[in-house]
Amino acid sequence: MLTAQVAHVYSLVGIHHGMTQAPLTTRELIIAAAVDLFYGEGVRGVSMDAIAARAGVTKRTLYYHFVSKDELVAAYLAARDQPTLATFMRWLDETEGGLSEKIEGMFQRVARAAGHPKWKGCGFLRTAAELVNTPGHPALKAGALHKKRFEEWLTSLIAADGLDDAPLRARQILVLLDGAMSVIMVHRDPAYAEAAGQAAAAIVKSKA
Amino acid sequence: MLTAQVAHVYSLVGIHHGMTQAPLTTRELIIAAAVDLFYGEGVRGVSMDAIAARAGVTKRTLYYHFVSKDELVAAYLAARDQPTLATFMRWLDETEGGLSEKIEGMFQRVARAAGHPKWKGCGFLRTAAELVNTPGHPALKAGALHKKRFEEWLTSLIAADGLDDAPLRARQILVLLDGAMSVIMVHRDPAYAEAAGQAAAAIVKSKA
DNA sequence: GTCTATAGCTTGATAGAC
DNA sequence: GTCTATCAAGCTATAGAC
Repeated sequence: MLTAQVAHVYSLVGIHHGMTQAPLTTRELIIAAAVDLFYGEGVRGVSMDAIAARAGVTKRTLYYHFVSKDELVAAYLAARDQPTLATFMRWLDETEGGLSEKIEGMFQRVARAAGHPKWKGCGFLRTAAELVNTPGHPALKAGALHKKRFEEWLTSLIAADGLDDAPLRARQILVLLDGAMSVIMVHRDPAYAEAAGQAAAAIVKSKA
Repeated sequence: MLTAQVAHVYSLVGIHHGMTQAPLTTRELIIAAAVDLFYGEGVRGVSMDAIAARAGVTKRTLYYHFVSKDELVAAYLAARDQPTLATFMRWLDETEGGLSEKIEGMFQRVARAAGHPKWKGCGFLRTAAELVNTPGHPALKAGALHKKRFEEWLTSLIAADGLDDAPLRARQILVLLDGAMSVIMVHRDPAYAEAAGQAAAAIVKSKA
């Protein structure tokens, strides 16, 4: 069980994606614990004590590496940025067909992922929801940056397919994706991703 | 300023929507304070002390009317259910044109509302995001019930217009609406509601 | 039904040794 | 860089008087 835990940690920080497998630094260990706990229970529901215990360090060490909890929350989202993008890129790649089929396949993969008991919605949206009353919070900036990158990736996909109005279509698909994850979080019903996927596919097909 | 505060309170609990204007009971005062603070700062970011102080009662009185904070959070969302539905119904009614124009107008009203400094996304989604790690929480049930009612309302609208596949179209529009509110919360950019509104209008126009 | 007062615990962050 | 120990403040919830 401790072995599985460690494997999970490696997966969460994206270490095994073609990188050298050096042992985790203390900082990486802390971020891995933060990713696990903040995503699982919400950033306001997790104490610095809990993070330190999960990481196997003392709070003093934790505060040596991160000046405050706010900075650690921001580091949590920054650590999830590229791995999250890579996951969606992989989901798109692994679907056969043209762009509309690939987009719809991406939504189906979201539906499947949402069935796992550990799935708890989009960590970026959930963190933004918790911290929206503190403008300027570093984690809000990290979350907004990720969503912008995601939207840019969608735009480039659509433009590469030769479609006009790529920025608008990408924006609509992003809204459908974030909406699907939000509503599934509420109802625990993956069918919303299927419905959203059909709408997204139609957006990529229309007008030409 | 205290007067404006009280007016706001009346608006939030929906007392002035054609009801008699009896003075607020203590319970209603507490719920009004909860609505204000929980929506503004998040349910985990607001203490029972803060609610009591805002309501002008002691904590002992607060716990006389609500057995726990969890129940008060659920009461907050239950209090927002009908007023929220009424607001969206009004936004739809106030837009001229056919159903697709009305739906798009509803999204434009969301965009406008999101420009107000006090707007902080969808309170139901934000509360779900905070409490998703506590399955069975009474507030999660209240939030899910509201979203179901909203979806049913959209379904009835679309069916009344003579369109086929009303449940699917309603579901897609709900996802677009919740997605728009989520992404606007992240970027503070109402343009996402415009893009989502166009997609929603297209969904109501297609196929016949 | 509302009050004053407080129990019992957890929080984010820090002091100072090594 | 990591440790033990701890602070001052905040938290949910309750005791008991009126």
